[in-house]
Amino acid sequence: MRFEVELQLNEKLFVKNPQATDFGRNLLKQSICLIDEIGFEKFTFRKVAQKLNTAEASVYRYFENKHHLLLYLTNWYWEWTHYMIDRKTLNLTDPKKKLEMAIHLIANSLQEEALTSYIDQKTLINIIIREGSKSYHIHDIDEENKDGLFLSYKELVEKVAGFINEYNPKFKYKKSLVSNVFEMANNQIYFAEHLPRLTDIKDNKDEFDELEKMIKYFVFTLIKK
Amino acid sequence: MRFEVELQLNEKLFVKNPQATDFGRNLLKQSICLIDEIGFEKFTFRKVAQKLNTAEASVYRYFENKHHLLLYLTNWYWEWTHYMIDRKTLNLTDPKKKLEMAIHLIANSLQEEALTSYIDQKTLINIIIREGSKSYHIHDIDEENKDGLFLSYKELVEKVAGFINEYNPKFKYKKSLVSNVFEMANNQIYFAEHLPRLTDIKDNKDEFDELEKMIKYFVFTLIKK
DNA sequence: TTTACTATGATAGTATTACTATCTTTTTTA
DNA sequence: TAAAAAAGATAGTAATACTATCATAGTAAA
Repeated sequence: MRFEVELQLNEKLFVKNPQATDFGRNLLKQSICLIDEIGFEKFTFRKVAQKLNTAEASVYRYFENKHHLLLYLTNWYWEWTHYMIDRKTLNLTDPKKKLEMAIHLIANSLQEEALTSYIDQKTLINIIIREGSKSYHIHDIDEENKDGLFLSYKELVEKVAGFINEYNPKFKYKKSLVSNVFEMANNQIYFAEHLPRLTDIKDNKDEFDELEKMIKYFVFTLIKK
Repeated sequence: MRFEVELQLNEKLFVKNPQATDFGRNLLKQSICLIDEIGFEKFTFRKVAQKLNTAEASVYRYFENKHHLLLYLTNWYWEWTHYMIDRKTLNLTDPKKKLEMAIHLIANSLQEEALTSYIDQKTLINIIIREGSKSYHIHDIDEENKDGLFLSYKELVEKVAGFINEYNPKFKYKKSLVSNVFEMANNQIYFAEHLPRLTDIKDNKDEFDELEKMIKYFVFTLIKK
């Protein structure tokens, strides 16, 4: 039997917790698959319902709309990354080592073991890279923020910023550097694959290792004591 | 009489050049206004046509769809930034000075004089900050890239990367650093305004100056000889 | 064991979106 | 002055983004 972790996500993200039922877990699985395949703009609840051989209305019982579904997925990703960073830095004391591990997990998230059977992490990462930033680049950002829908991201950024603080408390731009590292990680991989003239990362098997190396170089050069 | 510059944009961005007619220029103006107001997702050709007291079909005579309109606006922004960088670095010889000027223009783009009467730059910048990245985070990125729809961005990044090359040719991540500076500039302002726990930039009158200072610190620390 | 509650299925319906087509009128240009 | 191009007006269609309702199957509480 497999060890399955259920990440706790903000209740305002969903109407009914999709992790709690077979239908919900299936919905997540097929949604990830379909968004990856046709892109978030073309993705509809009707289409995913067809894939699941069910009615559109059933999908609305879990998520208010597709924006909330995407937000759910990005939150899942943030919580999962946070969980992995916690787990893998627990027994480390050297701030440099902690930071290196965090960067490794941010840049090279694919390498890690799967947490659940119903979320395909490889495909989820693809979605996060291409669609992730759409979950907060929205007109109603301030209202959604009030509902706490971005808390997971904030806490994740502050966690890693804490490592920088341990390493060199005098560095002035802890949070900006960390949030930028998250954005950069996704963007540079996207550019390597689709707009290679915008990056020095080459699109090959080692792209994630190259990225990790570059981010480490950037971060440690900037925060040098 | 005002000096008006017409930026040359890729012909595949539009069906009919909106800069060439009164209707087109008005369409650009009202679209910028409306996207800023209601957000790109809620923006439709019908709504902007209503604002212009015209029919939806007329708008389709200029742009294939709203995605192409957004792409047009981001291209306009890239071309405009490129144009300003060219103009303001023309009489500079010191690579450091050139780079500083480029960063100033990227971070503090608002400060510069307007190029046209039909594009409200303050509002356009708002749109670029919130919606800009949606113009290339799309499923059909590779086909659009083949049509050259991102050439302006590539040339802009390579222009600034060229300054880094003049300053320190040994630095390994020229293009990644520059593309990251562009992304960072928009993101950090967005975070300052909406998700302040993700950044060290404070949301006040000086936010663009703070941003400029931070980016200069990042860039010159990284590319130090 | 009946009752009640919950989850899903099935169907229907509505306003809006994202277009395309066509025909007329006005404006520009040759 | 004719012809071409641009814009206006109207109509129509398939898909999207929902909401509502009613039936049914399973599960839990009285």
